[in-house]
Amino acid sequence: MPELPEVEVVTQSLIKRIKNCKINSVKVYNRSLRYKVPFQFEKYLKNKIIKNIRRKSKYIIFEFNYNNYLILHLGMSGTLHIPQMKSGISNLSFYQSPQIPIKHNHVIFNFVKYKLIYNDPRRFGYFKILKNKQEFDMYFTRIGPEALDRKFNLNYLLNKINNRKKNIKNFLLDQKIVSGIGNIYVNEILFKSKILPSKSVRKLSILDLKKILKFSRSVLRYAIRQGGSSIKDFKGLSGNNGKFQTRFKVYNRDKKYCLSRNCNGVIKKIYISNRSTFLCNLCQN
DNA sequence: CCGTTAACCTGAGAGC
DNA sequence: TGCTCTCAGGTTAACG
Repeated sequence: MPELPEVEVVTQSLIKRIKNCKINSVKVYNRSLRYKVPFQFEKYLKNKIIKNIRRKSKYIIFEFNYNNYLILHLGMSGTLHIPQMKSGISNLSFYQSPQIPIKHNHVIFNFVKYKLIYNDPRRFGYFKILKNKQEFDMYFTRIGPEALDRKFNLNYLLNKINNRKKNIKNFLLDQKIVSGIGNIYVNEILFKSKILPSKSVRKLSILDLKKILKFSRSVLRYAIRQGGSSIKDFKGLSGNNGKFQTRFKVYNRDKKYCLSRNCNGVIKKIYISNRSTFLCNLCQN
């Protein structure tokens, strides 16, 4: 499901609801996620207080005391859900359906007032426990700076490009290079930058790179303000759907008219490394 | 080292 | 209605 904006919306929702709450118990119904849920998982989390929740690229980080962390990656279809409790506390649901989809509820965290449910039909998501600052830092060496970070700048890009011949789309999707951008937003960013997704990074001008930096930030920030994208049934804390999907310029707009002013082009769908790619041949080159 | 592909899963929707 | 096929917001091991 989620790229950086959706994970940010979920994280902000969680902060409002379960920051400073104690995990009374954890129940794992299916340990076969992307990586096996470890055996000590339930025991380890029992009675831990969530001191803070934050996001790093597409990861949600639950922070406990003494530099203990729980990392959650939502994969393609992972969602979190807080069902309505008798106390009258409102629903926190990332589904449009009022019913909780029980079948793929794999992990449930029990708090005093809430249950937090992890649901994931495809099971590409996963949890990871990190027991100290060193493990934490080590873990995140796998990803590059996130797209909203100042470290993602012109010098960094020039260094990373260094004569590679990868196309710009795969380059931006490579989380080791820059993290947080996924298949929706990479299409939108390249459209705004007026650059063809298939273009080799070594052929990009300095101006191109500046546009990529600028629009990476503006598109992601705007998507966050819009509450993320709801392609299927993503919802934030307030129960509102994300609205960014109504702002798509190219994603899922195959055969529709290009929305650029004074452009008579039609959005085309192609495949790059087996992933759908949307572009306007007239605007992007 | 670099770039690409297959694989991990289930469900929704299209086409017949 | 039901079958088969393709595709989906991600990551990464394996390969040439």
